[in-house]
Amino acid sequence: MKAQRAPKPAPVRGMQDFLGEQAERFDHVVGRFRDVARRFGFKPVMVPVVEATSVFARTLGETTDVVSKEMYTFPDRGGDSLTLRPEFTAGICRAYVSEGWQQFAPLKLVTHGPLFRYERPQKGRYRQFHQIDAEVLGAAEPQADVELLAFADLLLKELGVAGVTLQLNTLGDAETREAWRAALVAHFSAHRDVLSEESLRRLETNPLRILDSKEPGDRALVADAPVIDAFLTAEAGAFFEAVQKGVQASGVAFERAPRLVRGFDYYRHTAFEFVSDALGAQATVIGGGRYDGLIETMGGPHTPAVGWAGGIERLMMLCGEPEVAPIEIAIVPLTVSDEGIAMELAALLRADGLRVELGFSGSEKKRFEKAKKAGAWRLLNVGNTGSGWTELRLRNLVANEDAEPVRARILRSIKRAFHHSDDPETRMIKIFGPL
RNA sequence: GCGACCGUAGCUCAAUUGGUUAGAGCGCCGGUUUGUGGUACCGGAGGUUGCGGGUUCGAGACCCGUCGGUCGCCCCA
Repeated sequence: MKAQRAPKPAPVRGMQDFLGEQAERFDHVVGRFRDVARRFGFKPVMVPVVEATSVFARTLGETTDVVSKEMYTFPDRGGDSLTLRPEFTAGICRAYVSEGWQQFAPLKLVTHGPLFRYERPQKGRYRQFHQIDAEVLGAAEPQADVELLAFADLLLKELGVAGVTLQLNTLGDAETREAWRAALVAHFSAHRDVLSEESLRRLETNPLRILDSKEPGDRALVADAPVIDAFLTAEAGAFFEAVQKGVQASGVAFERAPRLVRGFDYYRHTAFEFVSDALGAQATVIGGGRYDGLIETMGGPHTPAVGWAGGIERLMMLCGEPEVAPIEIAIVPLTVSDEGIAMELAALLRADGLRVELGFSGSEKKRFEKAKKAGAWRLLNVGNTGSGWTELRLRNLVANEDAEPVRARILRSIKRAFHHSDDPETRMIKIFGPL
């Protein structure tokens, strides 16, 4: 009778495991991000995955979907309401306030990691997803916005992401936004009869979001809706002008998107999205903007700030296949008694910077097969001859123009090692080949 | 929260469209052959067809329910 197997565990809905190419792509996106960030002078920052619920509830806007129905919120054992972060900005601003980071302002920061939203999963959208994030805290100048846009643009180029366009807009300052908002409310209120149910609700809670509506009926109304430009104060207009000029000077292509708004309430002035047509329903790859008032509303000093976040899973789908450095040498002991010297060699070559795979499972044939599959350029066949000599056989298994320098390195490392060895046994080495 | 489609070996898929013992490739294990040691062949293990009901002489195929997945709506990176 067969033993009953426990039922197969499944991952939590909307959360995924990465292996192989997927994991390599993830690593690649983060790696390029870090590298480009350095070149722009951004420093790493780490903030907790969990915050007090109020950190997000207040800042994102009580009426936004994320806060009202998508947060992973739970009481901890002490009864405090905690929330798994649904985005980065609020947490970073909280840290800025609680840790007194204003002493370091202006701060150019990058971070990355998991975020959580209780949404229905689909292509490019998961309940645990990952973002790269860049923020400039304490800089009121439009140059900060420009630098952030140039950063994102260069990153996308280096990742080989094609078919992405930058959509740029301004949401103006508080005065602008108020005037525009009133005009929008007036416009949409006059056409209540044709507005979709969803948009009617938003008319009360968040009228800017009606501009995002995809309802065919709303689209026509949205097309006629007043554009923000007419309401821009002189200051807000000049700021946006400076951003556009700077972006152009930086060689970043963009489109003016007068109806682009942002999901969270804290945004002011610059708002932007890098949009792809290759992701199905999830078009935005990187999105962000300026949020000058946020830190103040959290009880901090008035601090102008800008930032963006990019979806790692989405970037993974768009970027070219990453190059993975192959194993340079596979060491294959022929018998159990050869494993000692094989391990010694492996330790040595690895310490010398070589990428080494040690094959010690399965039959001799299997070991060689695995060595080949690892992509090894060379194969060391380790074994003892009857005479007590240790026999090493260097073989070139893969045609590769880099093979010769690698062989030289291997031989150099081996020589050095055995020169320093006190064990006379291990000095008795014959190196065969290659070729 | 709503909608559409889909669930068959570890993975990717078949099964003449309701008919007998559910097949193949890859992967895994073993063997034979091969030796500039990425070859070829042979064999083996592995499935309560997501789960539960129903229709039928007969269900992997049809119906209902349920769970899961995918994609879309909503929203967002």
